[in-house]
Amino acid sequence: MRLSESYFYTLREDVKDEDSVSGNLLVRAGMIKKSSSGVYMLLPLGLKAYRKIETIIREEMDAIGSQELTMPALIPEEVYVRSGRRESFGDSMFSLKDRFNRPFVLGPTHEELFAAAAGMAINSYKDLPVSLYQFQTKYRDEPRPRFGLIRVREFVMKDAYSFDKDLEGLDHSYKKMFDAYHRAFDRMGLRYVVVRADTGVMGGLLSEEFQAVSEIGEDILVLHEPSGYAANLEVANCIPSGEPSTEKHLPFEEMPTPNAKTIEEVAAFLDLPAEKFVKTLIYVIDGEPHALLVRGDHEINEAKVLKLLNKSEIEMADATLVREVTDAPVGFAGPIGIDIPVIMDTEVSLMANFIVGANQLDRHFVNVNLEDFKSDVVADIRQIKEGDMCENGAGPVSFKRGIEVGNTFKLGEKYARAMDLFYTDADNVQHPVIMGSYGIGPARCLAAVVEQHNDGKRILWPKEIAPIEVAIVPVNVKNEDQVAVAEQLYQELMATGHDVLLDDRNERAGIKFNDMELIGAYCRITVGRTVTEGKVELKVIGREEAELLPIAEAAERIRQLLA
RNA sequence: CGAGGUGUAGCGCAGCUGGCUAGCGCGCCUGCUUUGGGAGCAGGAUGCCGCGGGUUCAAAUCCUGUCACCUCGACCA
Repeated sequence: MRLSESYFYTLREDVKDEDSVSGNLLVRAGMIKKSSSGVYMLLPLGLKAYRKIETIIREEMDAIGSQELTMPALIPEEVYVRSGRRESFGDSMFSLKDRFNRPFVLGPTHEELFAAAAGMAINSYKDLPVSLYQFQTKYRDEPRPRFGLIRVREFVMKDAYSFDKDLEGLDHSYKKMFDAYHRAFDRMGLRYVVVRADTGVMGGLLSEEFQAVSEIGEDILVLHEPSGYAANLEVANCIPSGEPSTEKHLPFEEMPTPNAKTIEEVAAFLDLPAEKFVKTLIYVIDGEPHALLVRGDHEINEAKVLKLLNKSEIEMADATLVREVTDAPVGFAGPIGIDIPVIMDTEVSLMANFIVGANQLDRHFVNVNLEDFKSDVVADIRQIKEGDMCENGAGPVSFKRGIEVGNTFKLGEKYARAMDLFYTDADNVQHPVIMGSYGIGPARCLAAVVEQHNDGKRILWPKEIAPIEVAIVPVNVKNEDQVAVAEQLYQELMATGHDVLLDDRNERAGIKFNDMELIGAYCRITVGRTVTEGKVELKVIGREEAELLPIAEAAERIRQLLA
């Protein structure tokens, strides 16, 4: 790449539009450009880095015998109507009509078509196992695109699917894919953890997520590192913090709490810690109001509630409904005398003489005990807190945030049944094909790598995915000796297939150095005044020291460095 | 979808309560000087002031509609 003849630009200042370090740096480096909300152009230099990630993934997929194919993005809506997912995706699906007014959608994910493709080749147990994958653009109308390439509306996903005849086969396929994912993310230089995750409404058997550790991660990872425990907050179970309270139960009484609605306000008013309170939250679950009880300092885990009740939709009640079911404005709900199902968190069942809302404006009850109201279910429905005991009992958990760069999923047979994907066994009996699905977002990986490898002003690409391996910078392009040496090194390194950039622009050295650092060239050869001594300078960007090399040895030294 | 904000040159922005030929910095072009960490001097180009309608003698500025983008929230395989 000869810069004077290339599409290349950088921005000198931080961009206003980007809310993440990676988004800012990638835009400033001229690698990506926002086209519309959540949709990006991938410019030449960005594409080079992206391709390297794609290549890593493709190599690892091919190595485990998964076969690549490509599915369409434009799909008749009917395909998703039949599987029941047209409804479940709802507004997050882009939909359009053709000239005959037939409804189409832009595919948000491709299980349906993969099942169809699998069905063509799979009839007998002799046809299994099989594994397929693709890199395909997905379209999801996200309500709020964010963080540069991390949450977007149009993105390429590498999605893979395994097809096996039984659970044992699935375990084997899953393990192969899982190991391949480890190798791929390791090669990208990502710091990540694998967490157990929610299997969602699909009813799958196991879901694990590869989470790149990052402060801007949208997922909360619950970890106990010494014992290897790692779970997404959504599925991290809580264990009881102790035995039921042995405190003597007092009769409850009503207490005025003027203008105190939130737990903090009431706690401050009564001068008691939040742990002495029970929060009563009104939720609408599959259309029905429910009262959920958690300790004052705890939060509801909505995913746990759905799983517990085997429901699919949960939403906090609005102010009108709260008033309807509690007879009071928001802030004074309590379990005593309420006429809807009451679900109590396990931790509440250990408490005694606690405080709840009185279902009346500016009133709370104190010294409430379990016998003072009815509850329909007692279960773990809260979010675990940092410092709580890990469910394996090994110690207190800590939190980190993660960017979900990959997901592996044991789907089981449920999905194949829905898709009508069956095979015949040796005894001529039909069985559903056992599926697994596995996804990686390469561009999200790209962003996660930049999030993890930067110093705020420049991208410090890991060697294997740096779009430019060597930047050759002649300091003064009016100096013929420097130009000649730079040109010679450029030719030598190009000949061995390296990604070389020759900065032959008529710019000052400072501009070139800054640009090469911003885009994250892995190393830089400076061809400057030392050419008169027959030497050039080699610097790995991000490291302090530079070394002086004889011109004749430079190319070979760099090949070693990049090997 | 709810609340708030912003649309003015390639980029970042100023343009006050209604008024002159729409400005500044960076970038860009020309020339000279400079050439190892975002150079200096001189000259120059660039605007459907997001879009539509209205008020007015006069609108970037006021009113209205609309679109786009951003922030917070809701939502999210």
